[in-house]
Amino acid sequence: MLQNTRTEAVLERLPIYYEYLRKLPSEENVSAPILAKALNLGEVQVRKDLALVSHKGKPKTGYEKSELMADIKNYMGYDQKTKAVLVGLGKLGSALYDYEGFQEFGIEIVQAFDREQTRLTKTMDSFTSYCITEHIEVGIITVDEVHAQEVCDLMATTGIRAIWNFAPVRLNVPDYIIVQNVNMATSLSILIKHMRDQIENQVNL
Amino acid sequence: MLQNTRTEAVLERLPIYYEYLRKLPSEENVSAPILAKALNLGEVQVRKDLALVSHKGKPKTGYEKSELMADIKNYMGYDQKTKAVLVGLGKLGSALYDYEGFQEFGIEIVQAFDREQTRLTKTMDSFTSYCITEHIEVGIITVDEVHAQEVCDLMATTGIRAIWNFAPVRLNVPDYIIVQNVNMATSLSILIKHMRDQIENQVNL
DNA sequence: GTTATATCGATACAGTTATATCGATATGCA
DNA sequence: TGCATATCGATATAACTGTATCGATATAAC
Repeated sequence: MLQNTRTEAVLERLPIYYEYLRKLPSEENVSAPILAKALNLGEVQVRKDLALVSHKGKPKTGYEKSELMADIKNYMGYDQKTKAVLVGLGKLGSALYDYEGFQEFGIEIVQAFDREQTRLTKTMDSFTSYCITEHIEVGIITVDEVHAQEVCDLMATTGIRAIWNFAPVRLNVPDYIIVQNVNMATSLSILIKHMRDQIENQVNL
Repeated sequence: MLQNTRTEAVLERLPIYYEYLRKLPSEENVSAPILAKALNLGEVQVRKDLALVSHKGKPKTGYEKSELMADIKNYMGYDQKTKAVLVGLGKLGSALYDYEGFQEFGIEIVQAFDREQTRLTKTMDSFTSYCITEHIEVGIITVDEVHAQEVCDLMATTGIRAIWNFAPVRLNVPDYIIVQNVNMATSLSILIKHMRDQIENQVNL
C-alpha cells in the first residue's frame, strides 16, 4: 500500500540503478543491500528508492532483475519515446547530436538546426513548422550566449515544453516550459573547489 | 562575526551569482533582493549565500559589485590556476578541449591524450610522466566506457586529485581522489521526467 | 516440517537545506 | 537634522533528504 512520497533526489538515483542493472552480466536477483554496496549508497536509501517504483521485492531474495528494470523504466518513462531538436551544431552540438546513449532512455534527437544549412542541419526558417508538425517536446540549445534567448523564444512558439540549455545564460521562459541549465565551466569549477577543500582538510589534521 | 556553516548547495549557486554579476553591464551596487529576483531564487537564501563569502553588505545599498565578485572569486578559488588534462579526443572530448569558458574560472585544459597521436594529442605513453612533471591536478575522461577504468587507474598513478568522468561507468578510485560523474543521457532523461510530470499535473487540475 | 536468517517495508530520528520573521542600521529624503 | 525605509545579519521555523531501527516474512538449510 502506502504511496511513498517522491523526492527530487530519487530521480537522480533511479537512472543510476537502471544503468547498473542494465550492464550487470548476470540475471540473478538483486537486493537493496547489493545495490547499495555496489554503488556506494545507503542500504535504506536504496530500499526506499526502489519502493517508489516497485513492490515486488521479497524478503531474503530481493528483486528480480528484469522486473525491477521494467518498473524503473516504466516509472521514469523510458518506454515513452521523446523527440528532441537541437539548435547550434558547433562542437558541443555535434557531439550531442551524434551521441548514441540517449536511445536507451527513449530519447531521440531527430533534427539539428543551425544558421547555415549543411548535410546534417536545416536552417532556422523551417524550425517552427518542423517542431509543430513533428510534435517536438524537447529543445536543446547549444548556440552561444548571445543567441540563446532568441532561440529560446522561438522554441516557446512551438509545442516544446522542456529546454536543455548549454549556453551560459539564464533564459526567460513562460511558466509551462521547464529549463535545465548545464554549464560545463561552473560544474568543473565546483569539482575543483571540492578538491581544494579536501586537500586543505588533509593538511590541517 | 559568526562563520556561516557551509552547505553543499551553496557551491552550486555561487558560480551563478558570479556569472550573473560578470555579465551585468552596469557597475551599480547589487543587493540580495535584486539577485534573488533576477535569478529566481529566494531572497533570504541569496543573502545567506553571500554572507558566506562576504561581510561587506550595507543596509539599503547592498554590495558593491566588483567587491562582491572578488569575494566570490576568492572563496571559490577562481584566481588559483588549475591545470587539467583530457583523455579521449572524440567529439565530446574535442568540444571540451576547445571550449573557452573554463578560462574565466582559472581552469586550463593544458593537454589532450588519445591512442593515436595527432596534431592536438599526445599518446598515452607519455601520460604519466607528463602529468607528474606538469603537476596536473585534474583529469577529464571522455573515452568510452570500456576504457574508462583503465584511464582512471593510470590517472591514479599521477598527482591527479580530481576526475571529471563522462563515461557511463562508476569508477573505482582511491579515497584521496574525488570523482564527478557526468551522464548526458540520464541528465536529459530527468528533465524529460519532470516535463511529463508537469504535463500530467496540469491535466489533473 | 521446522528453524534460522536475509531482506523487505515501515516508522522514528537526525541532518541538511530552504523559508519566514525581526531587530539593527546605513542611506535617501523631507 | 530627523524620519522613513530598504537591506542586512541573525534567529527561528518548516520542508526536504538521509540514516537507524524493528517487526514481518519468504526462502534456504537442516
